[in-house]
Amino acid sequence: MDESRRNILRALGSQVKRHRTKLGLSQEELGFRSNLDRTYISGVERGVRNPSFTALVSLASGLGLTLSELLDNLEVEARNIK
Amino acid sequence: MDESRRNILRALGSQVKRHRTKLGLSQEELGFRSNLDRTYISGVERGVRNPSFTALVSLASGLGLTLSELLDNLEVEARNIK
DNA sequence: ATGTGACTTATAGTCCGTG
DNA sequence: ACACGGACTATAAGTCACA
Repeated sequence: MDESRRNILRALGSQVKRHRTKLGLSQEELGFRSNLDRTYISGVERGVRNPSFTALVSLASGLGLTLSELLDNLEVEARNIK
Repeated sequence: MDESRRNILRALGSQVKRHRTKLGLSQEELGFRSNLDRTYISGVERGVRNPSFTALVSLASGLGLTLSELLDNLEVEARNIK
């Protein structure tokens, strides 16, 4: 059962999206800031991509966050997703 | 210049190793707990692997940590590595 | 108990587009 | 501005034998 895999990926995606929209950034703008393709950002936010550690670093940096800030509360969120 | 890539991967590796040894675990034992091959753990600790988000989740879980705990202070460490 | 090289299969990540 | 897909190349996953 790697339903749990999708759940945690979705939790990550919603965190990214939450932080991005809070900053008023488009996916394109975040892509630019983090040096990642816009379609890739889209995939991460939808939980269909499993970013590498370095991609996470880029994302956090594009959002002006530390990694632990970006990933904080993640397991909680993952648990709340059915 | 992706010297910085290797630096952050090494910083991650040293975090993993630090937490692992603090628990008195061998790489083999951590591998068992996190469902990852022992040689894979070795690669992560040496900074020659760039684990995916889900692999990081497995690692953190094997260490009994949350992701943000595992990744806390990472950027600081990365900066301290030349 | 760990480091390392080599290897195959899976997927990360990009680039092109469509609605 | 975003979801989603196809096709592609680069690299991660995952494992092994051996030092």
